[in-house]
Amino acid sequence: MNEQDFLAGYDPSAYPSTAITVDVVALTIREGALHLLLIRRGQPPYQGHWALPGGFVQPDEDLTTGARRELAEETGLGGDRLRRVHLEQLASYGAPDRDPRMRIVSVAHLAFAPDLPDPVADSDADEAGWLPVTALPSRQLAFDHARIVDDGLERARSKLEYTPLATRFLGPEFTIAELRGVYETVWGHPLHAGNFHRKVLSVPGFVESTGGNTERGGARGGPRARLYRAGDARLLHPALLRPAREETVR
Amino acid sequence: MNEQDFLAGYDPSAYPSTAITVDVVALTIREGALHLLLIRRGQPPYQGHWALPGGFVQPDEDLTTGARRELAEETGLGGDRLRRVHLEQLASYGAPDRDPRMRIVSVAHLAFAPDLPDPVADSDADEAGWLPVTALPSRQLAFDHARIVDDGLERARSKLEYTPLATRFLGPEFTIAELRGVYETVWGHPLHAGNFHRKVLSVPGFVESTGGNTERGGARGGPRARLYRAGDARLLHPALLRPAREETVR
DNA sequence: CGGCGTCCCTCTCAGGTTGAGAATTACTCT
DNA sequence: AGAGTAATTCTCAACCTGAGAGGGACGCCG
Repeated sequence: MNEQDFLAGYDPSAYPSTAITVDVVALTIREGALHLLLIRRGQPPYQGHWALPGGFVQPDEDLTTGARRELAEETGLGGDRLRRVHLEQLASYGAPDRDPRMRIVSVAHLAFAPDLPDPVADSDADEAGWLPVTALPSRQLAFDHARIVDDGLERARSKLEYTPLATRFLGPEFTIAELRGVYETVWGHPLHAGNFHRKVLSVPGFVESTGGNTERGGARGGPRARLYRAGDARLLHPALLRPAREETVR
Repeated sequence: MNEQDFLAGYDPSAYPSTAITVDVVALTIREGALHLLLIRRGQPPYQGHWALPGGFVQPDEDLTTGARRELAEETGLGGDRLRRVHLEQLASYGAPDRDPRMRIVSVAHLAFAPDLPDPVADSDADEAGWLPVTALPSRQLAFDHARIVDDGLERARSKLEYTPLATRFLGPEFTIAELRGVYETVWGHPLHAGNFHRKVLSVPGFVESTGGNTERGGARGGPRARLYRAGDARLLHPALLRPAREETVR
């Protein structure tokens, strides 16, 4: 039976109820470490566990709009601050038993944010905060959120290779070294500063010079660095490839 | 309130209910052209228009399971034939007005199939068939399916770069030239035969030799080709890159 | 203020990969 | 048998990458 026939002949409300939620894997970089926005649940199920921010999609809103709204609510941000956050759909999760209450399909989203202030507790008085992804209480994440986080992290690592989205973790102006720091943090290992510099400047549309310099050198010395802003490319050609790892799943 | 009490008193119908469907962008290669599985709708809305195969997710099945079931129903296939089809989640589509009847979120999937027999009309007597993707009646696809197909095609082109999934369009044994044909068909332009050959054999785990040869040379001459089967790599390192096109801003 | 260490930015060089063309050889078709 | 086709291998120049090094600007500490 397909959807058309079903709808033509049956009352939709008679069908077993299914709900749609959006969840957000929101990443940012704080103090050189990758952080994830999590909410501590104040109510069952999984009371006291950390969970991804999210909630039901409103009847009149698109999936991505819903995700952005949830992100705004949980971070307490709005306007310009939120507009600089990159948001994209990640994947949907719909195992029949993933939520003990009822059938819930979650459309997960992935967000890259510049360093944001600590979130404020929402109306349910749930605790919320940015937690470093190393040291995640992985066994204690609610529902299947550990899996969603894993998928989001892998997607983030991959996106940095072929898109300029690393700039979304930074402010409007940044140095090449700061950009390198994003890659090193997300990928989890150091990069060759000279080669990275050469590569970034050689990819058309990745960054463009503002003409300015930092006010000071680095905290421990070094010259003032040139400032750049994000270019207009949507894709990096050629891509920045992650150093080859011994992954080869066999 | 503990979790048991909470679940006992939980009323699912208190939350906005939305229907969930799975749709499948199923691709195959016939006579050197990329084909897409479509169903002609027998009832309104969009009566007479072509639509992606799909339907409601059953209460007890996972999203991907539902997609595989729909694909089996629409192609009339099962067992081994279907097991060789690659199926993955593509994206979810949930604009509030994408279906005129009610709020329906569709979790779209992407399938790569070897050449399959023509589908049989299902119980509703809707027409079904493999249509070449060039010459698609793009304005006549139902709902937002044209958009879903576009996304699926782009994903397919991209997947061929960094995964060995091109082999899923072929039988268990194939020649390098047949594999090159898959790439040329999906990417839409010819590749350098010598370079492709060198590259495929140099990527670890992409293909492995069966030791055999084709029975005959090509239809218009040429030597017998060596036969290969898919290797055990899940990812291609280094990837086969598409020839650089002019910056594609979607 | 002067010395030391840091770090931005550039350069070099060897090794690997790619794109383009071509040679070799084994076939099919007429 | 001859012409044409295509699988496979080679060559070569251009490009890209990883690794190391050096010049020079700058902060910190004594």
